[in-house]
Formats: sequence, structure tokens, C-alpha cells
Amino acid sequence: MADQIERYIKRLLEQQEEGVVELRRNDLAKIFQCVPSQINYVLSTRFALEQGYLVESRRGGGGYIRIVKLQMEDDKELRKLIDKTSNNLISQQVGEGLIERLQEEGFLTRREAMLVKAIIRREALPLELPLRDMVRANILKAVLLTLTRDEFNQ
Amino acid sequence: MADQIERYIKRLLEQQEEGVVELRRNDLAKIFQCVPSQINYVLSTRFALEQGYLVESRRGGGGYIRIVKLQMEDDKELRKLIDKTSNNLISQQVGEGLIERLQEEGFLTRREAMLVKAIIRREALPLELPLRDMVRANILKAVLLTLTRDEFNQ
DNA sequence: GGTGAAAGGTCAAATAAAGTCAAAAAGTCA
DNA sequence: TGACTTTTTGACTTTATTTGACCTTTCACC
Repeated sequence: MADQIERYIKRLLEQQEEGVVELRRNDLAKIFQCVPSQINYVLSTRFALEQGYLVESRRGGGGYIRIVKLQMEDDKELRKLIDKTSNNLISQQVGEGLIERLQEEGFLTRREAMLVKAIIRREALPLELPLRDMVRANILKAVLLTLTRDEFNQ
Repeated sequence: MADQIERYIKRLLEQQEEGVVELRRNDLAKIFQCVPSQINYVLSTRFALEQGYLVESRRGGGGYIRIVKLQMEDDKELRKLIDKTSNNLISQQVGEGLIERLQEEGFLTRREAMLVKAIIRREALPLELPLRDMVRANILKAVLLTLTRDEFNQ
């Protein structure tokens, strides 16, 4: 069942240019005749960040679930960086180095680099030490993943 | 529905030079075939002061609703936001609202807004709850401070 | 000044989504 | 078979929107 739903969503994603698909949790549950929370299970096990997907949603009337496929294959270099960043600790120094490199390679503009650098500074992350480097790594990973979004590069 | 009404009003605001639009609650309700109080709902959730709008109205014969888009002229407004952000907790929702507003006001580009939004997402900040909102507030403060830097805008 | 119609305002209930979490069931494998 | 992992289910929670009954303000008119 979970596999079927996974395939279904992936098929939708392929059909859609853009790599974005938006759906109703309840509708999907009805199609597959399963409980709605089954959908959440599929999303969290098959469409997590690690697998190159981004899931956004909204509750209430007019609610939806949006699944975005990140284009990680396109760029081996980014892919490698993302892997290195995962489950890692990153110091401010190393982080700044990474950002500068991204800027030099044209992934980030001067302003974007400034913003991200400001965000990963010690002063902006009021946390004790192993934690701070962990959060910094996660922030940088979020940045790298964003770089692989089609919409980001338009 | 609420989204449609929101878009409609924003379109009117853009067409109008001045950033002011005046309308009749009942007329609008009739256009969208909804109850009049729906309009109030949209106004209070989408055109609040925090979102950069001022709503004035008058009852009785010849009554009206006037919506004014407030301009964030200069750093003054940013400073105010920095103050509000300090020593505060900010949820993902509120944070996204703030970023969208900064984008609308031209302080952030579309890409910059995407980056910051990605960074303040729950998934990018693997922390327990009071802490997560605290770190998010600090990150947003760092962003606001960066916006006031001359080098950033040069 | 009193009155009634014409606005708009408020608030709570009903409805419409989606999220969470843990127990039960099913599958896997030594 | 027994232990472990994955999947399925459903009760409960949270959030967002829609709707309607009732309230307040303003104005025109007598």
C-alpha cells in the first residue's frame, strides 16, 4: 500500500514539469481506500529531505499538501556537499568557507552570501557548543537543498 | 475563498497608485457570493497591521472599508521590527509572514526570501519547542540587522 | 430629538482540512 | 519460532475557514 502511494505520487511528479505537485490528503486516502494518516506515513518515510523532497502543507479549509522534488542529480558537487553536511557538526569558520565557495561558484549572490553568513554567526545562534554546530550544519544543509530547487533558479 | 478575496483586494491595491483602496463590504460579499463577515475574516487574517496594512471603516449609510498599504520607507521600520524581534519567540508561521512582507516591500528578493524561509523551517532547526522559536527569532533578527547594513544594499 | 434603514462589527458554532502518536498487524529474517 | 522492523489504523489534536445570528454606528427624514 505505502509503495503504491509512493509510486502514484512519483508518477504525478514526473508528469508535472516543475517538479511540484499539490494534493489533498483526504482525496488521496479515498483513492487508495486507506486512512488519511497513511499518507503522512508515506510522506515521512519516502519523501523526506534526505530523499530529495520537500513537503509543505496547510490545514483547515482549502488545505493542501505540496511536494517538491529537489533536483539533486543535476549537480554532483552540491549533492556531495549535502551528504557531507548531513549529520555533521560545522563550525562558523568552516561554514563561512563553504558559503564563500558557493558564492565564488556562482550559486549564491553577494547579498545572499551575506545573509547566510549573518545567520550562521555565533551571535545569531544562542546555543551551547555541540548544539550550535549541529544547528549550523542543518541550516547550511537547508541552504544547499534550496539551491537544488527549480523554482529557486527559476 | 478567503485566498481569492485576498488576491482580489491586493490586485486592487496594486492598480491604485497611492496604495489605498476603498470598498463596500456588502458589494464585495455579493461579488464572491459569501456572507459579509467573510470579508472581515479576510481583513483580519490577511490585512492586519503586522502585515503592513491599515484598515479603517465606517458604518451606516455611505459606509465603507478603506485599506491602506503601509510603506516601510526606510530603516526606521526595520529598527522597530528588530526591537520587536529581540528577546522574543517567533513561530514558523509568523516568521514566514514577516519574510513575505519584507519581500513585498522590496527588502528581499524572491530568492533571498526562499533561502531565509527554508532556513527557519521546523525541519532545518532540529530543536525542542521553546528553544526553536527562540533561535528562529534570533535568526530573523540577524536578517533584519543585515538589511540595515550599507554594504548589503550598496 | 426620535426613528428606521443602511451600513459595518463581533463572536461563536459548524465545517474542513491536516498532524500526531501509539497500539495493532504484518512482514522479515536468523 | 522469536525478535525486530515496517506498515496500517484510528482516536485525538490543531489549525483554518465558513456561516449566521445578533450588535453597533451613522445618516436621512420627519
